[in-house]
Amino acid sequence: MDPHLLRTFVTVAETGSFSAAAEHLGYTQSAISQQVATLEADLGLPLLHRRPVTPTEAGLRLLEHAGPLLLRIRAARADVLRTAALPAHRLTLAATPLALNSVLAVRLAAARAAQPRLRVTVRTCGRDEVARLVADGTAEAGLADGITAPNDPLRLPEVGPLTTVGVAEEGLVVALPGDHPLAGRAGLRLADLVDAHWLQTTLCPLERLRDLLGDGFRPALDYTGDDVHTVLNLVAAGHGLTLLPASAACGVPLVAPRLVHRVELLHGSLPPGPAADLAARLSP
Amino acid sequence: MDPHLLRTFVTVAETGSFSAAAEHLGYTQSAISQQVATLEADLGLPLLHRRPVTPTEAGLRLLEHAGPLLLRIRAARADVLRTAALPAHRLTLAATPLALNSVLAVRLAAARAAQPRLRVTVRTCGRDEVARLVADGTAEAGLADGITAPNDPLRLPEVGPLTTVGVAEEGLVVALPGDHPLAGRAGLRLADLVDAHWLQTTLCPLERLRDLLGDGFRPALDYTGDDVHTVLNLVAAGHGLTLLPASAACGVPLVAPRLVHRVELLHGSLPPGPAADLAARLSP
DNA sequence: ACGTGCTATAAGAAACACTGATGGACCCTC
DNA sequence: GAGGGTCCATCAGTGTTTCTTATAGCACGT
Repeated sequence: MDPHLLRTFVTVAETGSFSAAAEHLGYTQSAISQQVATLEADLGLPLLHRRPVTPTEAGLRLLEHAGPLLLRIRAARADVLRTAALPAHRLTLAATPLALNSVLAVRLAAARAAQPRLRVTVRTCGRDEVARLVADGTAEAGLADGITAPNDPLRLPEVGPLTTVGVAEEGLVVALPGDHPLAGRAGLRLADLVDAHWLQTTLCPLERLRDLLGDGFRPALDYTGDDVHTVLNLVAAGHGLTLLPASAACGVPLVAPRLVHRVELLHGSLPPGPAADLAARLSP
Repeated sequence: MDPHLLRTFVTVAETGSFSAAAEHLGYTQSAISQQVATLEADLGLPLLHRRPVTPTEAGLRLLEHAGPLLLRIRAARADVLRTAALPAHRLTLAATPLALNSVLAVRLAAARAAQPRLRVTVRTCGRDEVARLVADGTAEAGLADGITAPNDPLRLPEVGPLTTVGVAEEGLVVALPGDHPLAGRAGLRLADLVDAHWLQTTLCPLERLRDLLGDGFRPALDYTGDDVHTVLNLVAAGHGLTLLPASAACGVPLVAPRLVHRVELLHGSLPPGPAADLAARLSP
């Protein structure tokens, strides 16, 4: 279970070819063949079918583990190196599209004003990517958002000992097309919308809603990106409903069950310095 | 970041001695010294102070990562090997002390009755240990319990892609000494007990209660084991209060906030066979 | 001062992991 | 159906890595 062999195995599985993996990793095809053979011998099981190159059942299981495992190794390395890093005057903040809302943007402005020499790069990406970037040290801190019960933490992928703090919570609205019969209401209960068609999005996965209220929430259209503007257009065009934070869209407030849009700040161990200061100022 | 070197580093840090680690791992002291040096060179940082052998700050960070990392590697290996394992006629069920309650014990009996040839070993251990045993394949399935809001999953340590299913939930009681002024009540609200002295136990950590209701819950006595009988004796002797599942103790039912004692079944990918059958029968 | 217990270093031996060459299986083309 | 191309497995050779053995160096207690 040498990570080196694991990485080779993943590359072979991804490219579907020993030769391509060899080129990709800068080895000869022979080396790749031997590495895979070593891994298979170690586990006592074939991991790949050959011709065409396809993971076996055991290989699929291993692939499921390999990604997080390699990520954690990078995360550990980054975390150790952080202890010796000099306080930098530039740092990267990774954030999901809805995480850096107006409240947090203002706090970020205050933090920058307090440290004029600090150069900040904000980088938008998906939720898992935020955790990944923070873990492996590419970003000094991250902001991730999600829908949860008040004061409940988000369920972020675990990639090591990261600190997570809730930094903002706000109510949710149901986004509906302007001509929807319920559009004029003052508040809506999720239970009343069980039979509606819903968009399947990253922020508002239907599985999560079904967990809360049982079956229903018929999927209308899957949206795998994370652009709010696009989602709003889809809603307006009648593709389906979705939940959004109140500040991101006009819609009808969700009154029951009590759910909130929550933003969490995550970071590794921060030595005193600009990064720690930024983290402190982003917290309420 | 070779796991091999990592394991050596952990052993050295644990034993506080290169020589002891060498003996422990079956190498010469020289090899250990070189392995640690290699790891330090790779990271570019000293990880251990020498004489006495003590982790540096960077070493402490690495130690925090190393345990989970090595566990995940074992877990990955076990998971892959499971795909090829023959359906066994004996299996181990790891369970926390309060997890295998009367309801689940009955279901377990039904499962065994349905498969007379199956030999089951039940093993009691702490919550983290349950996850560990299931992950590394020592136990085919595990039962872990905890206090949570209704239908909310427990927060178990993540050790890889394990399946978790809630299999039982029941109400909680506040365990109090028989002569306690509140002992006769029909129900209690947690908010009324904020100022009482509480036992700090694995099942009912005070931090969790403070999360729900703010400060308070003065710690009376720390109990780090997990034996219910002992806890009840401590409560009866007036050391402090604690929460227990209704079926495990007589006490005053907790009516607010709505919390439950939840038991979850966890297992890796189970190929059809006795283990999968048992898992199915333990679910409600 | 000296012995004891510890880690670091040097040198040689064994093990390992790579490259390059070759062989066999499959597929496509003609 | 023969020939050429592509792909993976295997073999032999080689350079590197990683051990063991032996020894040096350091701190501490007697």
